[in-house]
Amino acid sequence: MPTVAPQRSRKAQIDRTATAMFRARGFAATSMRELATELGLEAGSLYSHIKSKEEILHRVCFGLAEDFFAGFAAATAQGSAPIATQLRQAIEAHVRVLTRDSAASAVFLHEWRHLSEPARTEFLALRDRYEVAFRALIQRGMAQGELHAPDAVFAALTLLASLNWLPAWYRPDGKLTPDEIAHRLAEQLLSGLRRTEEPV
Amino acid sequence: MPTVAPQRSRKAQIDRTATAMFRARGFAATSMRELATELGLEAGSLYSHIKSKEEILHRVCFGLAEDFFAGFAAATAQGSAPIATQLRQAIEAHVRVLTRDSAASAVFLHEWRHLSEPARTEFLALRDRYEVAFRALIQRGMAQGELHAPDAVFAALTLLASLNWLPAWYRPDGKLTPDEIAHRLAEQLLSGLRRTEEPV
DNA sequence: TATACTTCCTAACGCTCGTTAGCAAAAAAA
DNA sequence: TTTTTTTGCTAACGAGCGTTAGGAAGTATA
Repeated sequence: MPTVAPQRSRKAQIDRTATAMFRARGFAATSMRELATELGLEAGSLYSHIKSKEEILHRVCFGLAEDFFAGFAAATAQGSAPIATQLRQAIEAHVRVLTRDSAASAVFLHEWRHLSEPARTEFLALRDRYEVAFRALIQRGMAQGELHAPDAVFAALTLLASLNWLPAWYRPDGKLTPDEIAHRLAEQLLSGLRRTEEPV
Repeated sequence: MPTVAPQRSRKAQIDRTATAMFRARGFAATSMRELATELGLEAGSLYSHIKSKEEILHRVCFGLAEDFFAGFAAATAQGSAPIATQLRQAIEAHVRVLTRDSAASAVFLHEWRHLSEPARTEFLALRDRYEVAFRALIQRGMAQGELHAPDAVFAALTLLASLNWLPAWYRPDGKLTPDEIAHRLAEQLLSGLRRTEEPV
């Protein structure tokens, strides 16, 4: 049962299909033979295009990491803007990456553990850097009195947690557009972070 | 390399060790031979105590589901209490289950997909019921003016998302006790939900 | 035309998987 | 003591795994 195959490079098709299957069944439970069948191929044929199964996972995980960093950098480009604004833009950028390819996002969030060393450690370092960036933004907001939270570490963790649950329930054909989702999420999360009843 | 084995029934030991490995490597990537080695056994010996690999996963997933429902029921037992109080107690109960056994919780949250039918569908129905219960509580709070949120569905999703990220970073030997964590989480989440500046 | 590249095939490699059968020793119960 | 239960072993089963080698078409380039 091959799915419809648009005129994309074979390698990109493989990545795309594999990502969907990794998301649905998990990396370890997805066999190269199943992946090949889904593409209308034999298993061996895959290796004319890729080097290994893990190579696909590697590309997905590190590719998305790049996207997240790029989004955050753009959102916080003008450091003179109010922290709440930068944070809102960072949230929206994060949601945009998550919704643009929710399958890849789910793989990024859950399947990285199947990377072998040293890729696994590298990946975790990247993820940590990203988390720290969010935390630092919140801390700066707290220092300037724009944000309030009992604990910046907590705030950053719960914030990212709320966002990262999105791929679990987001459907591209749902009622809300990604931008609307991003806006609502930012609104709800910030209304818990922003100092109450003060004009920003 | 057998771990220290307290005087617990062999079956419970197997469940416990398997849960830790399922959490660390994922269900599909954990082999019965590795599990046996971790317990100081040969692979075949496991089957004197269990029927199958999936049976372990089934017990973990459905056992924890029971715990979550019991906690929620207890938290909302006195329906006359303010909704905010009930919600806070439900959050604390949820966190208590998550922290009591964070390995089992992580398996519950991420490895259920490896249940085969019909268990998988049953599990998802349970999970959905739980989510609906939270949502209903929030909706009642909104109807009574105790809570405010742009969207009850969103609120329930982000709330549970924030909580369910806990097993990813919680360490039993950390600085904060489970109760302190529960309290802080509830505080931060409710301060985003509670109508601002009104005494409850 | 000849040459190279892309794409896919068949067949097989060594290995690991979950699980079972049959047996044996130790521990508990009678 | 005898009997039963618990616990564990060895050896093997059929199946599936990721991957490779070597070849053969089709397509683009020269």
